[in-house]
Amino acid sequence: MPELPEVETTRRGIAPHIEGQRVSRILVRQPRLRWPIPETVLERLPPAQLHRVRRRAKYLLLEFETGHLLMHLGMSGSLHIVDPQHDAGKHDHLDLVFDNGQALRLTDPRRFGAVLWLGADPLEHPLLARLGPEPFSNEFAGSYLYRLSRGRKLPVKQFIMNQHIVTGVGNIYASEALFHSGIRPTRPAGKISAVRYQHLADAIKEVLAQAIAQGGTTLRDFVGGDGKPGYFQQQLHVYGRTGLPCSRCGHPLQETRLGNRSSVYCSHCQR
DNA sequence: CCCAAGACCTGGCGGC
DNA sequence: TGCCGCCAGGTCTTGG
Repeated sequence: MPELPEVETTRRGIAPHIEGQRVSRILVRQPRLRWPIPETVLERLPPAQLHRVRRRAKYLLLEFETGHLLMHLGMSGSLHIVDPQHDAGKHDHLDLVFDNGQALRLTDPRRFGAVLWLGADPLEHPLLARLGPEPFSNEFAGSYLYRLSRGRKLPVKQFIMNQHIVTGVGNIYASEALFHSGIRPTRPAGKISAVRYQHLADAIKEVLAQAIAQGGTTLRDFVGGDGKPGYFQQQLHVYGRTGLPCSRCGHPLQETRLGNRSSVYCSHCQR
């Protein structure tokens, strides 16, 4: 579910319900996520006021007066505002219960997500310190991609999915941005011209912005923190469309595997 | 540093 | 129905 647009949609959905509220209690039903939820979360958090919910890359940072709670949704995680009395399901691993009677509930069937306590300077944590620029920042541009890609042989799709190069781009939006910029996902990153990287950077910004505007992409049962589904799925041109005709030229879309991820593209429009 | 492969998990689906 | 293999939105770790 969660690439940058889904994480941002989640952030916008949950923030109004919990910003300014005080956590009164934490319920950990299943601590075994990607890493065990540390005891310090239980010890340090309640009672603490949540100032705001931020996002860096695909991470959410809950900024408390006492430090920062980092959350990552992995492949299958989601966050919802619930009545804490509401029965927890099998994959509801964590509740942050707030004074206003609502709870933030983390659901994550595959448990690739993470919940960590970061303390005072979250951006210096090893998981965040070396991340690439946010895609909507000025630093992220075609010239930046061009410069960092010189001499690199790996396929451009894997290059732009590397969070140390640019953050927030996952399998769906990498596939879509490459389609919109006419670049074949298998092309070695170091063999793409500066002008084509400008098109690619623009396409990444555009596809992510459009997806956020639509509330993300709904796959399986993803809904944002406000319970509304995402509608970007209706605008996918290649992802999940192997064998269907290209929306631009009509040729059947091809599929290959890169870095063990399925990669769909049009062999006619993407070179 | 660069890159490929493996690892971590559960659930849904198609095929037999 | 049941079992089996494969697939799924991520990313850290390991090893060459």
